[in-house]
Amino acid sequence: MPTEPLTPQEFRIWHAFKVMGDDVLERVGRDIALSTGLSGPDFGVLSRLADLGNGEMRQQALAESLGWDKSRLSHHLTRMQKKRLVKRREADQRVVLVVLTEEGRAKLDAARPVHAESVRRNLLSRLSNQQIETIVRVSNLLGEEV
Amino acid sequence: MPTEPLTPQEFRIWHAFKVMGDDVLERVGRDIALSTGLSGPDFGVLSRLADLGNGEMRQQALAESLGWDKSRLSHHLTRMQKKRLVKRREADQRVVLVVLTEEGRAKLDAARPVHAESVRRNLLSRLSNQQIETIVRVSNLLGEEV
DNA sequence: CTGCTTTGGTTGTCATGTCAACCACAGTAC
DNA sequence: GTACTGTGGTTGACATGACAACCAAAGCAG
Repeated sequence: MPTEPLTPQEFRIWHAFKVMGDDVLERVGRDIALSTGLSGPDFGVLSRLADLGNGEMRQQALAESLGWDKSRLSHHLTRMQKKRLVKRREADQRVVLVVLTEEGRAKLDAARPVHAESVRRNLLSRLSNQQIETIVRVSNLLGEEV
Repeated sequence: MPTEPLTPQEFRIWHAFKVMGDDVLERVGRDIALSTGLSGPDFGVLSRLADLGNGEMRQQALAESLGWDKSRLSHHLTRMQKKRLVKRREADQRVVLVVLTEEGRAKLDAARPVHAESVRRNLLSRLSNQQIETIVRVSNLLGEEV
């Protein structure tokens, strides 16, 4: 039995789903970048470091909390190191600690209120509680293995 | 009045929203790639070409239908040309026609049912009608200008 | 006609992501 | 001990994407 092509209706759903996050992410990212020069991913890394590790975390733990693979994080930390947002320090052999620098901390502090305001303006305030609840439920649902 | 940082609850919503599409897009992309070697963006370009232009479109029209800027499309077409999925043909001076090749058409035909099945398995069949309706509504809502 | 703006496209550069190969150490099996 | 396996991380190559500078043709104002 051949698979039927997607109906126009199905295609519209697929397309809506695909592009849903794009505009919001772009707007929030732009707000952060304009005010502090941090990119979205930079801000994500710095917040985790500060909130979960008090400014200092093992690379692997950081990667897991971001949902990134180790290679992606390694590359990104190299770029962030060049911008002096983080340092790497060897704990023992094998384990590397990622550490917030002064400059990283300062930019994070500057970016936080901008981020919060932007997320509220571009996302939270535009959705009903019902819609937000559905988003969270669907996100968790689809993140699970099949 | 300083902006309050996001509450943990708000942060969870933001994070759920940010990652919502990632797994699904990745799975569908992987299914297409495994069966035909096409990437997600490749498939998008080929489908538009076939559906909207009957295998032949002006670059600018193609870019608009994809929501891409001209530079992005130009770069991507160069890569697709190298894989012999499309050709470029000058219409008059200035205007370039993008044309499906035999190979592009064949791979598109092979990918279509895989794509349809994967979208249904990874997205449509996992959500209730209520949830789907909310997704579409939210996607349209957030795509609008502020 | 000359000059200005718009349109259609290319190109270079850089940030971001993915994938596979690799290395070093640690733990466990034997 | 040696071999196998798992964990933590780096690296290189390449695809993707954003942005700005550039170029040539077309349209239009004067």
